[in-house]
Amino acid sequence: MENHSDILKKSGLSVTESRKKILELFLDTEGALAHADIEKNTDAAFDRVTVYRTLQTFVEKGIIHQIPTTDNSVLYALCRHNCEQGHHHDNHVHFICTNCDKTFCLDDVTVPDVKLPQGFTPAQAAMVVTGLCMDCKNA
Amino acid sequence: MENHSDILKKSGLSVTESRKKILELFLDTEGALAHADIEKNTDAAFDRVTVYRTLQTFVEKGIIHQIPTTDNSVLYALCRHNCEQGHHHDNHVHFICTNCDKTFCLDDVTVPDVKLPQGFTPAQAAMVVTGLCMDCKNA
DNA sequence: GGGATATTTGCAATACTGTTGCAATTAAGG
DNA sequence: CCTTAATTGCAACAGTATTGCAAATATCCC
Repeated sequence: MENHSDILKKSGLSVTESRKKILELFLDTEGALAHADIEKNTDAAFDRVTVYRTLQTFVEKGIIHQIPTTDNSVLYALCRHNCEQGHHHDNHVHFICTNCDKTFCLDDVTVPDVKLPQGFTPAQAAMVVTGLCMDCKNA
Repeated sequence: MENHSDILKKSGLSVTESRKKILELFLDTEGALAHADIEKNTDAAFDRVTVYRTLQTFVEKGIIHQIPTTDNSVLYALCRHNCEQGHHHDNHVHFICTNCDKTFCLDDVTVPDVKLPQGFTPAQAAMVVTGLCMDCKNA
């Protein structure tokens, strides 16, 4: 069983208040978080700049990953199943509900391979599906 | 053979200088364009607000489509193959080169279907592949 | 534990991005 | 050509992101 500090240490990061708090927030949140969500949920205890830098660091260290969107925002999410192994995979499909705007990491749905035209060398693939989540569908 | 004005008229839009110019820019550009690119390439002849509104209108009318990114920007691209038919399809895969940052619409590569977990109802799917394009691979 | 060092944080300033209301301009249609 | 409706530009504003630098703090080694 890992706690915040262990995850940070394993990534070679200093254990600081902001990092612990922000990481905790990710661990407690089911869906993905935007920068603004993090500021709100930490009661603005940390400077905006610190949040930006923390997110950037976490992405670099493979603790969280980014989810592309078409609304000029970036969502960040922790890879539950794989992070524990220190082996980062974020090649799963993301689902964004058009009704409640929640984002889901479909950890069990991997992004399918596609055949690219001659000359293109793929490194990573991201897939975002939009639609209705179970809660909104039944509402 | 269609020109700018025809495309605009077909979409039920007034033919104005800004719309003609911005549409022309899309027709002349191989990759995708961000808002900032458009401002640059039109020599800031139009107000920022006009560019925003024009892009929004084009998206609504199905003349261009948005491409999700993870860098807090939205890219816009014209769907070459399908727009001519007034029938909008943007379910193709996008490729972003990590070296030159150019974006390619792989019109012939359709986004594969994925099986979602119970409860999720998909409406649309987007896929973005990053890696090296042919020019950068050979450089 | 204490102190030196390297990292991290917060602040200030700045730049970029996106939105809204309103008046002036321009396109469309008769 | 003239009226009407749509579009544009301006101004103001709000939100988002970045950088440099000094102060604070975590780490490491003794």
